[in-house]
Amino acid sequence: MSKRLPFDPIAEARRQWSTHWGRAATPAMAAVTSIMRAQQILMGRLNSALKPHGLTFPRYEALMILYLSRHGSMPLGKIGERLQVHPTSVTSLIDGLERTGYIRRVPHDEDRRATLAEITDAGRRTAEDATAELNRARFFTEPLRRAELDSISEILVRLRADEDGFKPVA
Amino acid sequence: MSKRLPFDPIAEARRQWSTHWGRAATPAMAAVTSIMRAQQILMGRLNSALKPHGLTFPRYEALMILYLSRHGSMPLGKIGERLQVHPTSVTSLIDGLERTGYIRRVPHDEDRRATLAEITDAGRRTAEDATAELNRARFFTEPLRRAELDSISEILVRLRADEDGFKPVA
DNA sequence: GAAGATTGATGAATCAATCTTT
DNA sequence: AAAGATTGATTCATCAATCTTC
Repeated sequence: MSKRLPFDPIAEARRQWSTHWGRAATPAMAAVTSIMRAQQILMGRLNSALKPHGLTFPRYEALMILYLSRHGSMPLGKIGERLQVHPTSVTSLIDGLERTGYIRRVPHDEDRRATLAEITDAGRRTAEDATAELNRARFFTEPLRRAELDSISEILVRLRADEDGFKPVA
Repeated sequence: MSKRLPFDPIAEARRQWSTHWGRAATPAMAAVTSIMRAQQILMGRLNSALKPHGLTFPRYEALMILYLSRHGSMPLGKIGERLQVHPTSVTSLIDGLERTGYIRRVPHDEDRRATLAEITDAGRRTAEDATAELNRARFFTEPLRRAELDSISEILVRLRADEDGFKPVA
């Protein structure tokens, strides 16, 4: 799939877009397709690195929320809120983490509708090992530099705030 | 799912990361999670807008490659190369577009291993209608400004070039 | 009725294995 | 053997519908 390309497909699309529809929407089209492809690239690199740890990147994110939580456990609904994913996705993520033994489901003792996900000792060890590796590799963002990474975060915070309804810190 | 959040989850993760592992990898972690979430947001907005046209964004991308191609047709393998996706994904994308009648499969007349995807008249009309809408809405990138969109494209071109093996124009 | 979680559906991505043709 | 495409498997995302509990 990742065959060597003779040219930049987004640069080519940009050229055709300008020709057919003028310049107005071309920067938006290019930025959107760039983000889509960047996500795909990063997800592929991260999943490869996490596979030996028995994790995927979405599962790693869920595991880290529990690892960093005050009590090592959290209601499934709250995990979904943090990750901004559908309840169904949380169920599937937690199913996967439970199969590998990194978390276990525990009934909530006040609200019997709710379920808690609780990180296990194996989960803690894996969270630490995987994080050490991702940190060492700078989350596989090469060849981007520190300043470029910060620019990306700064620009995208407004898009996220607009959608997710929080107030950006400034 | 898109419940209003009381705080920025990535700002919170950034704070915790610095505390536990120092600052070295924090910008990379924040940028990666920002890109993941941005992709999810944009994909959601685009899919909603394209649904009345009988399209998803990945199918729209494939359809546009055919619409803008010289002969209105292209071998499946070449489409996959442009999109940088696995052959399996191309088969599934083209299956979907064929079911809606926007493209049809045509046998390649020189190489009998190959299959061409050819855009239909209905496909051309839909490509034009959908593109008019996406252009009007600036690909649903609000609230980002023109300069921010350009920054994103410029920064990510090096990541893509690194992965996809083309030479960035500069 | 609303909230929390699950099941069953579809769509898109990957990989491994297969089949035909070059 | 290599190239082009497909099928079958898994994962993650969505939505709609359901079930229990508040």
